[in-house]
Amino acid sequence: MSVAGTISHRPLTAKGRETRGRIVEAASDLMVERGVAAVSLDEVGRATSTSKSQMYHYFSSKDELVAAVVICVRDRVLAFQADLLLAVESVDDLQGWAGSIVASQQQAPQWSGCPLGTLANELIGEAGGGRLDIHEAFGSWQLLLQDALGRLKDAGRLRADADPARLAMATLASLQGGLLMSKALQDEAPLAVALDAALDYLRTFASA
Amino acid sequence: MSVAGTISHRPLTAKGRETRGRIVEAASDLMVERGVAAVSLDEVGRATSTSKSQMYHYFSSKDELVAAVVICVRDRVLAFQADLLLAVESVDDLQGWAGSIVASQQQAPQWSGCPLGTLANELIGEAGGGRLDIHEAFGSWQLLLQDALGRLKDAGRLRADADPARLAMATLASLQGGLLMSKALQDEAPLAVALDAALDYLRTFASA
DNA sequence: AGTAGAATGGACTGTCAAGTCCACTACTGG
DNA sequence: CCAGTAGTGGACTTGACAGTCCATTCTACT
Repeated sequence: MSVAGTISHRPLTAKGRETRGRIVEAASDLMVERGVAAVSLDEVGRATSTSKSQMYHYFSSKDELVAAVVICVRDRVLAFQADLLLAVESVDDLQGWAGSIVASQQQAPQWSGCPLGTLANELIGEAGGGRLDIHEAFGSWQLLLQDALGRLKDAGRLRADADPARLAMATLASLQGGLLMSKALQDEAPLAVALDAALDYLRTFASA
Repeated sequence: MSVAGTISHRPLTAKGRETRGRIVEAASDLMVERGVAAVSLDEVGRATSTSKSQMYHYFSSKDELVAAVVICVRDRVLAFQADLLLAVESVDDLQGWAGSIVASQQQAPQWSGCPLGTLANELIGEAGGGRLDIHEAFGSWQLLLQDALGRLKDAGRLRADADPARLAMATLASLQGGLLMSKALQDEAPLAVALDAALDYLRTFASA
C-alpha cells in the first residue's frame, strides 16, 4: 500500500542523494537533541545550507522528513548495537556491551538519553509513518540481544531455564529506563545501576 | 529566589482557586496524552470553558502553566505510588504493587506510559522551571521504593547485602523502561516482563 | 450599599513555521 | 549540442498560536 503524498521514489542523481542525506542527518541530530516539534524546517535548512524548496523537493511534508529521520536514527542505533552484540560470546562480553553504552552516553553532550526512546515518546500516538519503524526498531534491537543470549545458552554458559526472549526484553527495558532516568536527573548513576542490576540478574542464570 | 514573571502568589478567591485548578487538571490530561508542545492554550480553554485571559490571569506564560502541570502530575503519580508502597510489608506486597501498575496501564486509553516519564522526555533540556520538579519527583519516587525495601530488610525479609537505594533505583528504571517500551509497542508484555524480572531479581536477595 | 480588586469575555496583534510557487541553474542522456 | 528533468534560491501565502488589552461582571469586605 503506497501512502498518499509520499515522494520517496522520486528519481535521484548522485548529487540529489547526497543532499537528501545531508538533510536527514542534520535533521536527525537536531530532532533527537531538541525534539521533533521544536525543530523547524528553516532551521534544518540553515544547518545544511539548503533552501525550503529542497525540503519539499525531497520530502512531501515535514511528516515525511520525520519518517526518514526515524529510519536514520534506527539505523544508527542498530548499527552501534549490532557491532557490539554480534561479538558477544560470554557474559563478560555483555558487561563490555553495557560499559560501551555508558561510555557513549558520557561523551554525548549532556545526558541525551536513547535517541530511539526520545523519538518514541514523542511520536507514538501520532498517525505518522514513523510509528511502525520505531516499533520495528525496538523489535530488531531486542532480537539482537536475544540472539546474543541464545548463543550464550547454546554454548552452555546459561542454564537451560534461561529464556533468551524474556531476558532480552527485561534487559532492554532496564537499559531504556536507565537512559531515561539518567537523562532526567542528568546523572550517570541510574543508567550504571540499572545495567549493573540487569547484568547481575543475568548472572543468576549462569551455569555452575 | 523569586523567578521573574511568576504570578503564583496573586491573591485567589475560592472561585479563582477552583478555576485555576480546573485549568491545570485539564492541561495535565491533555499534555500527558499528547505532549506539551502539541497542546495549545486555546485548546485548554476549550476543554475548560475558559477564555484566554484567564490563562494569563492565573499564569504569566505557557511555561508557567507547564510548570504547574508538572507539579500536578508529580503529585498524582506520587499519591498513587505512596498509597501502594507505604503499605508494603513483604516481597509479595511488591508483587501486588507491580500488578497494580500493570492494571492501571491496562485501563488507560492505549498504552500511555508513565506521565512523568513522558513529561521528562520532553522538558529535560528546556530552561523551564519544571525541570527541577521532575528531578525531585523521581527522587521522591525512588525514596518511596527505597523505604519499602528498607522496611523489608529491617524485618529480616531481605539479606544484609541488599542495598535498598541501589535496588530501588534499578527497579524504578525497569519500571520506566517497561512503561516506555509498552507504550512504544502498544503491548503490555514489555512492562509485565520488566517488572517480573525486577521482582525476580529482588527475590534473589530474600532471606532463606 | 458601595467600592476595590478579582474573575471573565473576546477581540486584537505579532510572530513564526508549514507549505506553495516560480524563476533560474546545472546535469545527463540522446 | 540541445532538450528535458533534477536541483536550487527565495519570495510569498496561510494559518495557528502565544501573548496583549480593555471592557464588563462578579465577589468579598467594610
